[in-house]
Amino acid sequence: MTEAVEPELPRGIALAWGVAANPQRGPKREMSVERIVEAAVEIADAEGLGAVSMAAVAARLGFTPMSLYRYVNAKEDLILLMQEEATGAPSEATRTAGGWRERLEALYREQLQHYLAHPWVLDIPISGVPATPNSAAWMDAGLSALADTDLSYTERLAVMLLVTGTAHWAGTILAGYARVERERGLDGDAISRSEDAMFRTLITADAYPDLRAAIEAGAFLDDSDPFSFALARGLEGVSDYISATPDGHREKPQSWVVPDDADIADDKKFREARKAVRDAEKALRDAHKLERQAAREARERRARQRPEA
Amino acid sequence: MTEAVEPELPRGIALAWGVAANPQRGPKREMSVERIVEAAVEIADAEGLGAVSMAAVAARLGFTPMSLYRYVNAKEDLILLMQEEATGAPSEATRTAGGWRERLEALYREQLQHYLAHPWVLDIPISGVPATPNSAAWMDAGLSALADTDLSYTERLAVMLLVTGTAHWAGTILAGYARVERERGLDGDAISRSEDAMFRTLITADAYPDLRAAIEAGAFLDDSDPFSFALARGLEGVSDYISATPDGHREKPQSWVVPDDADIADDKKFREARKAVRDAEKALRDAHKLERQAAREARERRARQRPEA
DNA sequence: AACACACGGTTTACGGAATAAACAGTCTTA
DNA sequence: TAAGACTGTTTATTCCGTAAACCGTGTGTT
Repeated sequence: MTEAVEPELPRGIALAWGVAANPQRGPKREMSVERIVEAAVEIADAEGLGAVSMAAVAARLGFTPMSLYRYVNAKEDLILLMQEEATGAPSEATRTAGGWRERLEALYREQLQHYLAHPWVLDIPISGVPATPNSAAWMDAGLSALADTDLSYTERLAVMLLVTGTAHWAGTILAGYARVERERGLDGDAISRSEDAMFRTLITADAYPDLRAAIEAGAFLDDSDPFSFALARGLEGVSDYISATPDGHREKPQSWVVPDDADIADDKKFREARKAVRDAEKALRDAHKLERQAAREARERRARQRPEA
Repeated sequence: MTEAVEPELPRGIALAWGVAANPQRGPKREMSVERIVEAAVEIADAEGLGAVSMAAVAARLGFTPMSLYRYVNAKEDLILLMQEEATGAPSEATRTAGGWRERLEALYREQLQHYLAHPWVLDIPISGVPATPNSAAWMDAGLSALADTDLSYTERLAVMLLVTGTAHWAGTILAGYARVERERGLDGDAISRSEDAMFRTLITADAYPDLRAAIEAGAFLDDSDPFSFALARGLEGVSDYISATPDGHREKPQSWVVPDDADIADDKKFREARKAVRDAEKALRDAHKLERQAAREARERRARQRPEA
């Protein structure tokens, strides 16, 4: 009761916030937490979280395993610091561009990118809201995107959790495929095809009629992105939710009436609107094509600039 | 080549489908795959996936570690079978009750329940669509729920992935809290309060203004369920999506380009291209909105013209 | 200047993990 | 009855995290 200003910050968290009081006496330091974390991240990037052992990290730095314990309390702390390093902070762009939806989508994209660049982050067990500077920055960015909406703070957190969750889920699945690609030495298409083939032999039409139908329809060979689909639906739902009741009261079961389509389909205004949608879809497709091309060119340009791998 | 119906079904998967050729000759078997899996699941339930070692499982059955390898090819196979056992199959209720939305929500609830009963399932790395009977059953149930909608099979899969993803995410977070509760011996409230306290000391208003505001608002002490919120928004979005375009034609979520190295992310031309994509996406969304509005108006107009519906 | 000792890095040791390889019983089948 | 397929065991290898004791080095104090 005397000195407990801080309810004993978990040691690793203290390190992450840079509250590490560095000592003066004794020999010169040859390592640093930063270098250790850096080396560990490199190993994890290359060979996964499982390959990160104290011995491996130490070896990469040219030291003996036990020496790391002078800088890091336990492996768990090291992992936390690695996570913090790999997570990074959201770019400034996510704070400025567009409306709340664009900004959340940008956050999603960046977050997913980080997950794909450091898939091992997804293997770290989650225990509560991570209390580190960078993850706080992500949360703050998400909340700031929603600042102009009239959602409650609890709802804003829930929305942010939705975005993060989608990125996490997408990362988990995509990283899984990437791992299989690397391990089995196949490209994505080959995996899709072999998965599809396996399904075709295992999934019978009488035991799993709908799934079988999906297979027949080639749904497992489709390479469209189901995760941005999910995010789009989620944010659409949020949008509905926001505009449903501008004041505090928000309970609306809103049972869905299936519209009698034939009727509407030949409404003039509706037909025009639908044509606009189709045009917009085409524009988006073209933009995607250009984007891919630009990416390809950029990659080539970089490769030409420094030919060493 | 004589009887090889399937070219190398991964051994574990063959086991899961019960296509394991049991031998006749030799001494009577004292164990069985089922008992091994059962024991392993019990251990995992009690002490987590990390506690499941071949030695531990064998010890629980009164055998030596190596003896298990007569029944299971490798630990990986055992884990797959454990997953299959713990995942179970969706209840019959999810096939009958209500409309697609109710049924998907029921699937979510059941799935989450399984995750909470066997949290270690969430620690198993995902590599592709699991080709086991039970996970096929879940997928089939989800697809069957959407059978009456006019979504494409690809879209139905995407929706199912959304539901599963939400359950997975919810399970991950909730199981994380449960684990901390068990390890530190605190109840949920105590954890919330200590997390809140830690945040209050670490998150400053000038570094993280919005997050700080959320803390002040007590958003981290709120115990409402953000995951069913997320699911509700997602399904709402799906509902919009379904009613948005009455015919089969709709936005195809092409995978946008994830730059594989940070290098090209700051290539000027690429950035421009990506911005163009974002603009196009926004235009498409706007078009969709107008389309929906047109549909609504058209419907009203029709309703007014002939009041009997 | 002398000295104690805090500190950095090493060495050794322990318990536990997965599984390869060789082994000795046991029961079916020819 | 004999071959040999099949059982579960034993032994050994390699790698893991980290506790504990150990030196040499440099600093702060006397």
